[in-house]
Amino acid sequence: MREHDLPEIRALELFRTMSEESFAELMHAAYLQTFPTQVQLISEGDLADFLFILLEGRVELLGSTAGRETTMAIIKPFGTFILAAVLMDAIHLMSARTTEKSRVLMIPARNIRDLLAKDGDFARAIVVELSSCYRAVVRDQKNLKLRSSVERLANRIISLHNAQGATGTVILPYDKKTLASLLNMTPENLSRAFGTLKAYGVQVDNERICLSDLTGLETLAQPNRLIDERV
Amino acid sequence: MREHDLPEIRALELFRTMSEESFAELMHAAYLQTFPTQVQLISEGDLADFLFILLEGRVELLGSTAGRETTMAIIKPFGTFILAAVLMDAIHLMSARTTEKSRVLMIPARNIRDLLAKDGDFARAIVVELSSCYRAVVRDQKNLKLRSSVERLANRIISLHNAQGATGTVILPYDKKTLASLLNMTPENLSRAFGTLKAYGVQVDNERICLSDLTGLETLAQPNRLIDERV
DNA sequence: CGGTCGGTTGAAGCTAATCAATTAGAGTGG
DNA sequence: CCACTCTAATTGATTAGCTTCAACCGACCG
Repeated sequence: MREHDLPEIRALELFRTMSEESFAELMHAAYLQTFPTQVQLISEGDLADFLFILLEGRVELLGSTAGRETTMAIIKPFGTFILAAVLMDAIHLMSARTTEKSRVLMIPARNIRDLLAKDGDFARAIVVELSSCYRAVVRDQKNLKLRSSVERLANRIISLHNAQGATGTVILPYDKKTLASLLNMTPENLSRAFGTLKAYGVQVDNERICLSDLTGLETLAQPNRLIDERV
Repeated sequence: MREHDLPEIRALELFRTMSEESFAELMHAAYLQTFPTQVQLISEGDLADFLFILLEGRVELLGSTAGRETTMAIIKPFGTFILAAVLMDAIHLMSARTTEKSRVLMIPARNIRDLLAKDGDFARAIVVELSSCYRAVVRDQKNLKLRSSVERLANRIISLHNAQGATGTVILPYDKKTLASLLNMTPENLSRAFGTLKAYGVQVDNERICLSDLTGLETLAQPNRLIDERV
């Protein structure tokens, strides 16, 4: 543990409300690790030994079955992952892999569960974190079930555009292969979907996207705050 | 509140560990209502005023956007719903509608949040409930993204078969239209998928399904405990 | 008895996946 | 520096999966 990171971790929703001693205890047990890119941090089906908190870099959560694989989510700093499995002392439903060099805080599951048992404030903080994770997956599920792939792409572009300050330009925060998997498309299909969106003022140049007809794009996408907004 | 129901409610994971007085307080504030079938209990986008606990009957959770609608889940007794929205004092991401005459316990969101703030044990119980809801949605998401519709149907049949005692016969617990929506299929597509499964020993007679080649069906379905088992 | 609803079937069309080929760029090593 | 390889991304051709529209059947209901 480098002292330097403590304030940032302390500021996370999950740890903000806990007592000074509880926090110190957790941090004492925690490991801070730096991993290169493309390292498998977690494998589906393994027991949850650690709660992970991403401090720097990027981590992909993956689901797989029958030889197929899909990207379930992309974790950015300072996101936590694998919280539910840790709390339930259960096996991982997803794998996790770094997609960049990443700095990760690993807190032994044991310590999380012990603290949960004795610190009510921590339990409440976890309730908030879990609730918002849960709602995020529900939104994602609605997105998947109710929209075509072109619509999913259009809405994702609009979301990114808003998140990046609505300047008319969007920078894709991940490569197109990953974006395709996130949106449940093949890379070929994504490429063609971008082609379809040209007619709606979407110009793609590598990871840079320019939007020249936002209202047209929104008419196609029909963004919905119950799906697309992080509320 | 009928006295008669109290022990069953008390036995729920969510309430089992709380103090006698806290429980009494909650129940005092709660309403027990009986609704006919096809009643809209909750509308997407409304604020979460109550936590719902289904005591009897059946409730469908629905998501919608742009005039489309999909079944997100079916709640059976004694399931809770809308917990995350209540906890976060947020708007509903899903609608809820009875599909049978149903008896529902409604606890004001206010009381839930108050109790969460002062009762650590209740917070812990909620953590468990939320974690398992969360993991259920993740499983469902993997199911959707990684399997074709015939595979989803085959696995659903196998799951139901196991849940009903693996007797070689399965009774569909909901009508086919609903099953189709749950599996993200059209009713026509579901009907054809049943046709496809005939070759795997699946005989359908209304809501009764007979399985004569379970191993064949499982070879097709490739059930996966990280998707299909309620762990 | 006509009407409605759930379910099935057929035909046609659309969406998306697959397979194959090509290009462009990044990284490697002689 | 230039071949060489590797990978991401795109494009075309084809096929598979799924939806849509339409017709139809049978059960249930007023």
